[in-house]
Amino acid sequence: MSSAAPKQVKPRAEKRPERKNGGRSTQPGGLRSPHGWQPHVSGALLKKRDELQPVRMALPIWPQAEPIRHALRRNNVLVLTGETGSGKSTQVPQFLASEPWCTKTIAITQPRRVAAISLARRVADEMGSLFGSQSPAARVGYSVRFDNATGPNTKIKFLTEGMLLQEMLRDPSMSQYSAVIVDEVHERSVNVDLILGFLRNLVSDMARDGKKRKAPLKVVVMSATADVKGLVRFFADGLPSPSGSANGTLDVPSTQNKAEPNPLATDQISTCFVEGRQYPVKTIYLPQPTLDWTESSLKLIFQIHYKEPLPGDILVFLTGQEVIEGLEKLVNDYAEGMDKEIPKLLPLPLFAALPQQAQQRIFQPAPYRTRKVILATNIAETSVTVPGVRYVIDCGKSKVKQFRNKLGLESLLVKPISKSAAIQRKGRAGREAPGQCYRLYTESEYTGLEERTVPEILRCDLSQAILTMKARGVDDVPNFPFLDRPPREALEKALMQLLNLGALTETGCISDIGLKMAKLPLTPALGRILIEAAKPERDCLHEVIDIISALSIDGSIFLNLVTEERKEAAEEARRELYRREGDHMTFLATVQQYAEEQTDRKAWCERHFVSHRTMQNVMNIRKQLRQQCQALKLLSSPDPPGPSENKTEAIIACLIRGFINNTARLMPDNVYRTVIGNQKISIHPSSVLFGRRLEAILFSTFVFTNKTWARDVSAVQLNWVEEAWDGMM
DNA sequence: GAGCACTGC
Repeated sequence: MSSAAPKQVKPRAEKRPERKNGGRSTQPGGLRSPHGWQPHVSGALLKKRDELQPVRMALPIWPQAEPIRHALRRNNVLVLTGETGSGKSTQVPQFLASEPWCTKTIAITQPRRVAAISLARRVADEMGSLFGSQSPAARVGYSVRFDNATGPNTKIKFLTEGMLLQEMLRDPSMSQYSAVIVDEVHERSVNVDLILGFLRNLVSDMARDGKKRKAPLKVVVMSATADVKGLVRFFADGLPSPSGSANGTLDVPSTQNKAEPNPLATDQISTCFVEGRQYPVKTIYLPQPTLDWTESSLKLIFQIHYKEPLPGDILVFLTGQEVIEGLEKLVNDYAEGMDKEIPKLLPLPLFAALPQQAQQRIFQPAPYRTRKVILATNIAETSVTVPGVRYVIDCGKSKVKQFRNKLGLESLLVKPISKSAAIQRKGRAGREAPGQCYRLYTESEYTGLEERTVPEILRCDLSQAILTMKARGVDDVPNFPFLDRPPREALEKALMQLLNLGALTETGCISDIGLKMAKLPLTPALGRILIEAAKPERDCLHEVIDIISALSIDGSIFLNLVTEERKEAAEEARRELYRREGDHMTFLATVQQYAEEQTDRKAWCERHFVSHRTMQNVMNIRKQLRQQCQALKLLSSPDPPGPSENKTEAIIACLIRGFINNTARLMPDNVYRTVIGNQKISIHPSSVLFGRRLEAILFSTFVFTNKTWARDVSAVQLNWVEEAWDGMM
């Protein structure tokens, strides 16, 4: 193993012509790093690095560098708890980069794209390295969908969880990495649960049979909350018991049914705790429970505003767009009547559906003598850090997606948050100075909250997660090491769905079709549709890719119009795009016409009341899907076909293949009922088929509010649905 | 004639 180390430090980059800094090696800036393998670093980069050094050294995690290195020399797994502001995400990879065992790349995962990119940029600065694909010499890079910024010498690679999962499908032993750092584990995305399960299997395989990898893979699990015990047990349970293992510990990978892990195995998992950097935040509860968060928030906003000096913005956590916009209006109304002596109030809404530009307003400093009031959803809990906040108002609720096994549909419900979410929200007041948190519930209500937010894997449709597992060779899904095991019915439902789609064989193994589906960035249903379209007898892959691309983006490609005038104008302008066959064919027409437009696509969008930004997104996905179809040998050429004949029937047949469960027929009383489950369902008003009475419909989305709506609808014939069922049997 | 927390490949 020791002989592997020097091999890696001979950079191929030295022999290559430099792209950006070519010819600068004679300049004083062309220095080498202490490790001697980073050629041609410019003086400016080194200056920045040296300036950042004292900042790094002041981070709470800095003194832990040596203990962390030591722990990973001894053991392969480290569970690290680091509170907000500890510096773990930027420092831990740097601590490990020059370790003797670290001959290859370090991967560090993030739940979100922005975090992966901005952390990579920061670490590059701190290391005095070029960044991404700027130069072959760059030692820090990132990989997110549509944007791979890594080079031949990338030593530290930030990537999204989804990206790492895709890599794991293609390289199960993770041979390009010396270490994998899984960050933000406490958020418990489905992807993180899968990654941890796969890593645990890898670690346990290594312990039993080291041949699968030349050098051990080091695993660091980083979390902001301290469920250290659970994570240690999770990994320890996978390790062989040195005392003879007659108790079946190896093969019953459960985190639930064992009281204590084998102490010897536990000893093989290192732990580390690092404090965060947080100002104190005072908590104030309501004396009496309330149901009217809007009114309570309004009162508190003005109470804080009158009582507390500037600066200090207010962040209000609410459930959704409607409530936010209502409160925004009320704050504006009441603020008008304020004494001129009092500073102004500026309410700013913040939710994901808000256009990017409007979201940016929260980062601009407040005008003179003005206090910002940010009215936000959960987005401000993790995804967006709002600067300048000293007061938090927390309504104690959030909207949660819940998958209902029996109905096979997901619905969005307002539910109480967990204690850990309440603590997270409160913490948002103490980032820059001591703060206050007003909870719109009583202390005893708080005491009654669940400790932790229910992990997503217990709440969602599992078909995609299980497809990923099967594609990675997990045949025994019920015995997969889940951090939290989903209920049996949820697993069975997902397995049935995959069987119906032909992703699994009758024995439950993954089929060729399933393997291809797993590699596509699509839900199983959409992936199946795409593969169906590639069949010679269907021959409509290009068309189906266009439709799927439009279905993959969130929101609509058509602009949502407010005034009656604009609505009518849009109806008129879009007439050439609308298809009587339904929304899917309408999407096809729109994507095709947009793609054909060569001169001014932006103007084309304005003429048709189509969102240009969304269409650019659609085109990105379309391009990626074409490339992937080529890689999967579904498509011989990435070029679009010539003028296409009418393929409507073939296209609809493909859609039915993936969405056979999402079909409904018109009943004698003029309501649609789903073919499976006999659920009442209505065509959503946003559909081109709204108000139409058709023999049967197929839809790609449920929206469950006060009614069950079918969105993205196509007209189908009942016998097509029946034939599809027969074909599957 | 409705209105959808948040991520991500």
